[in-house]
Amino acid sequence: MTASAMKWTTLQVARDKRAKNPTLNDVAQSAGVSLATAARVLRKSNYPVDETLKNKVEAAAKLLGYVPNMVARRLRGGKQGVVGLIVGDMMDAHYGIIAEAVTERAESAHGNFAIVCNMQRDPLLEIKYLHRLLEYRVDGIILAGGGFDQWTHHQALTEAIEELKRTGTAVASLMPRGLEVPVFSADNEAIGITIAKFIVENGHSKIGILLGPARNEMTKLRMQAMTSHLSGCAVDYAIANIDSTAEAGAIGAAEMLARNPDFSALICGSDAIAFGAANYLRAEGIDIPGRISVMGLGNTRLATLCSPRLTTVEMNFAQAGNAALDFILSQDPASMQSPGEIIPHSLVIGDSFARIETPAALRPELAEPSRLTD
Amino acid sequence: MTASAMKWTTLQVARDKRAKNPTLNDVAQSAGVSLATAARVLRKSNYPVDETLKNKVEAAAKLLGYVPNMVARRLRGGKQGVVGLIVGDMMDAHYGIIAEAVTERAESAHGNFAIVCNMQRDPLLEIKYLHRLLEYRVDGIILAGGGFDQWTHHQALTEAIEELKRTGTAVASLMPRGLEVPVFSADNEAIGITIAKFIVENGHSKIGILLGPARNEMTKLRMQAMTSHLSGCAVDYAIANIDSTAEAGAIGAAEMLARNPDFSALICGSDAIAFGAANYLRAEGIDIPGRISVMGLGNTRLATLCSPRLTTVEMNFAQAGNAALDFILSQDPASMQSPGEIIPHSLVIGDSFARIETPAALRPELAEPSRLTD
DNA sequence: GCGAAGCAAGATAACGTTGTCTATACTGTT
DNA sequence: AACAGTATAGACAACGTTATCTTGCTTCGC
Repeated sequence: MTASAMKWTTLQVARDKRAKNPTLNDVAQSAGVSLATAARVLRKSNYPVDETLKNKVEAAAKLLGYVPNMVARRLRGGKQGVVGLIVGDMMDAHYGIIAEAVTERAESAHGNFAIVCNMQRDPLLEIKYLHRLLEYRVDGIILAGGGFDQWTHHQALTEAIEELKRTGTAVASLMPRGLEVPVFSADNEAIGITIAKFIVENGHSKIGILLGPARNEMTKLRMQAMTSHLSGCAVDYAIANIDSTAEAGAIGAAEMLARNPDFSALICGSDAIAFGAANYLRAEGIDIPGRISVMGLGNTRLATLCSPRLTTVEMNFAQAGNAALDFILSQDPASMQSPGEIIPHSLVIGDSFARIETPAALRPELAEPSRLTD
Repeated sequence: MTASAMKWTTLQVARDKRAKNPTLNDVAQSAGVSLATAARVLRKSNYPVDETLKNKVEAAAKLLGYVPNMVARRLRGGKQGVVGLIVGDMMDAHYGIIAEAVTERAESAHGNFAIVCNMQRDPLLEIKYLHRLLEYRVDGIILAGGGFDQWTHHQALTEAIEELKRTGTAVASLMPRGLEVPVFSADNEAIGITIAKFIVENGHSKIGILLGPARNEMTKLRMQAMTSHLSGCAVDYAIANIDSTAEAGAIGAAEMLARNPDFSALICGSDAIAFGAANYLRAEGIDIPGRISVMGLGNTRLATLCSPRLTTVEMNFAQAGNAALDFILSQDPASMQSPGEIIPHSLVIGDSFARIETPAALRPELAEPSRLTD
């Protein structure tokens, strides 16, 4: 008999003796007690059960290999703590951080799991997933799909959200989306100002800015705050909105350099952009940060992989995701409202950014050290 | 009234008029038909229903905003096509490819979703997730958690798998795990040979090899085949087993260079290792591929992000994941066996690898062009 | 020693579906 | 015109739980 034949045989056997999972009723009968008693024992209810019966039930459950059926439990009654998480793009480290944090916390803190839905940057797919999650009657949904094209089909999105909320599904968002749901997010305007201040206070007066798509709400908020602050300082800056990818970052850096050859700092709207830009600049033989300082945003894995390591901004998306999850799962029906929560951000100092000395006349007053956290 | 106050008011209203989701019974009553008829219409059964009633039911469903309850449907009867996917490390591009492919196909081809469970390289967490997925009575589970420490708690893992199979849950693996489940995977021995052949046929005779942990089954298979082939050729090689990360790759490259200063090709067990190694070598001023050729494995995002772009091996994990998913969801109970499937791999030519000219005496015969795919 | 009170175990009704079984009305045939 | 045969609608049980209600028994106070 060949090893292969043996394997098939084993599988055959496994199939033939297929037995349905034992039910609570089976356990009760096997233990010689009523269904209710078995349920009380195995559900760890605080309803008192005689110790003898309790032991019998537990023995029977173990013997039969009883595994509670969450589907039935769920149909019957209360929330089991299943949440849906819709992310914009699984392969993007930005969302990866969120997915990892939320699934981890769902597991460890709430003993459950989050259903991760990858909307692949497609607004229609986001809506499709919302409907599907509604069909499965999840207890709550975390929207982490903002960050790009978020106004197409916005009406349909709003309606889907309303339907969910109306029927008792808690919804929260990790990005400002223009929806009537609590938002757990960093303060994007403050981030813009933090970055602008940091650049200016370090003496840079000619600045290139490569941001993500302008139709993205977060980008817009950051950009407005950033430019508004920069305009108040004696600095030149040029802005371009590009895709938030390394490839686009490289091209953007090249164009920025061609049009604006003497900028000394490059602000990037994401670590991906910064990574691509830094790669391009390095390949051109430009010293980072000696000749040009580069800043990323997000403190993703790319910030570490980049050489030199990126100076960037940590937005604590993991923390935001956890806060949203706790909000959703701690729902007592009485307090469905939450104003959301502003998660603090912080500068992460890498090796891609250097202070530059400028004539005192151009330098803004540095009365106090820059605040690294807002 | 401030904008903020308005917002709270709106939420308040939404909470107060909270209405349970309408049930099929509600629809039936509203349409003035029986429950069974409503079910037949909305389930698109092939049981004939009068056109008038059909329209009435559909109108009522639309009016009430009926959304079918998958939990009930699932409890009642058949499979709904929910699969669990256990990945080793969500943030690792390697598993990201799998997660993205499987969730995408579950959505588009099967109209459903995969529950992605991130085991975080922890064998115990893998088992925990298996139990939880069993509790939720998923229709099938895809194991994509191999690739590192896979022998600790192997007994418990085997038992969990057996229990799943016994109760009718289809299980498949994307890596050889030493389990009695069908494996959908590239042929790791063939990969080892493909790489070894490629290196030798391109004239390299001093070779450094940085592989992942030796306790990993896939690594072991590749390594054995690779070294067995290399030993047959007139080449020198040195092997080190390190963690499969960019950081370890950088350190590994440094040590390899220190001990073995004249190797001309560096074979890496993953793109992450290759990325770190290439970064280190470049920083040391070593020309890639002029002085040293570097090869990755996996064709992940890192291969593209690396400069120069990595020459690597595509293992088609996405294809493997899809095959596993189709196997699981196409289950008619009669054919629960499958021997699994070998997914073809292929060389991906980047810019990190160069041919080297060696004395004819040392060169093996190149009677036929190298086969790029196995 | 008897009624009230308490306590633990069992019976039962949902939860929202779907498959099967039954009932009814209508068609067609001799 | 009566009967078989075929449509189509409705009734109902079951999926595996849990919460509530009922029941039977013990115990306590007077």
